[in-house]
Amino acid sequence: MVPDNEEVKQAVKVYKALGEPTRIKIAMLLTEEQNLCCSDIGDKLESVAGSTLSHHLKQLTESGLLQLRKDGTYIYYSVNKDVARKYAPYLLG
Amino acid sequence: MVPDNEEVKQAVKVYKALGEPTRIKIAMLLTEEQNLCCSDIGDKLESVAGSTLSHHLKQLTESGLLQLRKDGTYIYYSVNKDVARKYAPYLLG
DNA sequence: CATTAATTTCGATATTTTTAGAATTATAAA
DNA sequence: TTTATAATTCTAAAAATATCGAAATTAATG
Repeated sequence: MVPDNEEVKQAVKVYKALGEPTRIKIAMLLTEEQNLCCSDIGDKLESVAGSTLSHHLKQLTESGLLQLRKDGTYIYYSVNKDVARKYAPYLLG
Repeated sequence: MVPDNEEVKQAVKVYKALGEPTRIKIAMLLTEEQNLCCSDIGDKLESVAGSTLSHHLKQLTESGLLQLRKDGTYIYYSVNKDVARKYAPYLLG
C-alpha cells in the first residue's frame, strides 16, 4: 500500500520539525547563515527561553535536518543540505 | 531577519500536515492515485475512524496540499501538485 | 580550584492535537 | 417521502507538544 519504512519515518520527523513557526525560522536562519551557535540563534529570534530553544534544536537535529559541530562550550549548527534537498528544498530557496 | 509572511505560514501548515504518519500516508496514497474519496482512503489505511479521517483530510486540504471535487455524496481528493512541488517534492517521487 | 559562559536536562504546567462515538447534514435512490 | 450512504461536525477524552525557570553539565579561563 504505502510504505512505512525508515525513509518515510524520517520524512515525518523532518516535516514535524518544520511544522512549527519557531523551528522553521531556525531552519531558514541556518540556510542563510551556516554555523550559528545556540545563543546566536536565540539573539535572532524574539523571546525564546534557552531551554525551549534547546528543545527545538534537538528536534531539528534528531530529524537529520541539522548537523552540529562542537567547539569548546559552543555548539555550531548548520543545515544538512542533502536532507533539506530531499525533503524540503523549499528551505534552500 | 526571517520573513514571517503568508508563504512561510503556508509552509508551516503544509509541513505540520505532513508531520504525522497517517496524514503523510494519505498524501502518498493520493500521489499514487488521484481522485480517491474519503471512504476509499479509509479502506486503504488500517483502522481509522471516519471522523478522524475527516479531520486529517481537512487539515491537509486547508494547508493547500489537497484539492477536492464534490460529486453527489462523494468528495474526491487529489494532490495539488504545484503546492507539493514547492514545499515537498519528495511526495512526487 | 573557583568562576564564568554555553547549553542541556529536569520538573511542572498550559496548550494543542489526535482520536473516536454520536448526532447531523447532504445527496441519491427506492 | 422514506431509506440508505458519504461525509462532516460536535463533544469529550487521552496523548503529545511547547514552554519556562531552576538545576545540572561541560568546558574554558582567571
